[in-house]
Amino acid sequence: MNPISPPKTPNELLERAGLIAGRSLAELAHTQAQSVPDNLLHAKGWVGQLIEQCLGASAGSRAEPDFPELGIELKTIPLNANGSPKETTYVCTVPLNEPATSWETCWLRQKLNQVLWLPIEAAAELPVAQRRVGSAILTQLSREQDVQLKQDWHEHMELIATGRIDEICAHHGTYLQIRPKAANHKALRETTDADGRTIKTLPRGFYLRTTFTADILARHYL
Amino acid sequence: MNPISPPKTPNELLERAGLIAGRSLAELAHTQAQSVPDNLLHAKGWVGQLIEQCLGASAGSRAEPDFPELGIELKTIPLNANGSPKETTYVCTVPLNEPATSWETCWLRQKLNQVLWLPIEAAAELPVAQRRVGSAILTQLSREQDVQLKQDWHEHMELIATGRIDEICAHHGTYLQIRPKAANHKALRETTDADGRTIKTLPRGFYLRTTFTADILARHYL
DNA sequence: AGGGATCCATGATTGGATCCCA
DNA sequence: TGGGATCCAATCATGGATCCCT
Repeated sequence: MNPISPPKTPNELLERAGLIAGRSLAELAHTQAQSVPDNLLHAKGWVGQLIEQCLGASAGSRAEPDFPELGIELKTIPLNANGSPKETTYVCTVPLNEPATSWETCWLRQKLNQVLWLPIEAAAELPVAQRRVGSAILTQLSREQDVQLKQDWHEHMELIATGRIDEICAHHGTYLQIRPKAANHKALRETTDADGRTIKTLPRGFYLRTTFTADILARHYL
Repeated sequence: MNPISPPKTPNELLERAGLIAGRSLAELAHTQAQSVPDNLLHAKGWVGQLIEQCLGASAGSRAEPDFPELGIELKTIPLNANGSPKETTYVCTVPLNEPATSWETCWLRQKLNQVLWLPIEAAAELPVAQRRVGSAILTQLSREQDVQLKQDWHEHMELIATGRIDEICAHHGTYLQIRPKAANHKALRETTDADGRTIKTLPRGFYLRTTFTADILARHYL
């Protein structure tokens, strides 16, 4: 299949999202000449990448939102049988050995500034092929959310900047947590500890807690 | 031991509570010439009744608060290792076959109108004898709590009044739930179903969810 | 290695069942 | 039976571990 060209306007993106709303993953996979995996154990990112293709996101880009011309990031939200987010949402990797940035200019905030959220049915008992796409929600980070995330981010970055990254566990952060993001727990990266020594640590990522994404859904469907 | 006379004023009650704050159940049991059970499996109400004796509550009374002269009810709150309520709090039995009452006059609200809450250490790994009594909290039902409970109570009573009590399960109610309150699940009482037929149903009780009591503790220690 | 994420063992919660006393 | 409650099996939630693609 030919890759679909990027949408030129937010409205065009929303129109495309409207066209896939309510359709099953089997239907969408067919339009992309793809087969549907029986389960996601060995295809964890499959749904997200399928949706990217359907909407014309520029795949594999780095240091750019999924729709660079629009400054819009795409995030799928897997829903449990109850219609609530089933998983936390990965945002980006945690910078190590990087020069300090401010909240206002950090990559995390840029990614979350404008997001097209796409809820996807994901109850364990529902076969992957039968799962349907919900209706998309285009958001801009609200003042309140900005403050909430800024606070968590600062606490995390303070620990990282002082070489105490290994003290961070997933319990930290009200809305934004830091968790491993690696091939496995033996995949190590170098960084600097509190005494200035080079140590190896697990690569981490920033994740939005389900309470945060649940709130986005709730506000929209209110 | 002589039973202690009822406190004559709220201040006297609070003074007595102050005297037992920080003391272990072993110490308190000793003052009442009681032995401490190794565990509460066969003595589930033991702690509550011990505290009643220590404070001079008129035991075994019906249709009256624990301290009738003061209009004050006594409730112990078992705390887990984290200092949060470990269990829901039983309030009173659910009326069956009773004439309808209003929220303003119902027995539940009268009991909760003024309560002396007594937190008690109750982490599973802490031997009963070593558990200590916390500092007492005397509360009046706030406007907000009154509204919260009224709403739950009305929903419950509506189902009961229309003979649909067997549809009520512990998931109902934001702050106030209804659960079995019986010797065992074979203990049945008669009531009337939606079609006016006499049926047998489990006796039930009203229970406050731990979120409700946790909030009381939080407000006090704020 | 960064971007797309879910898996799943283990801990926390819960609510139906149960226990003693007067 | 009403009042004093806790027990504990089953379910839910969580967060450390892991997987594919480019």
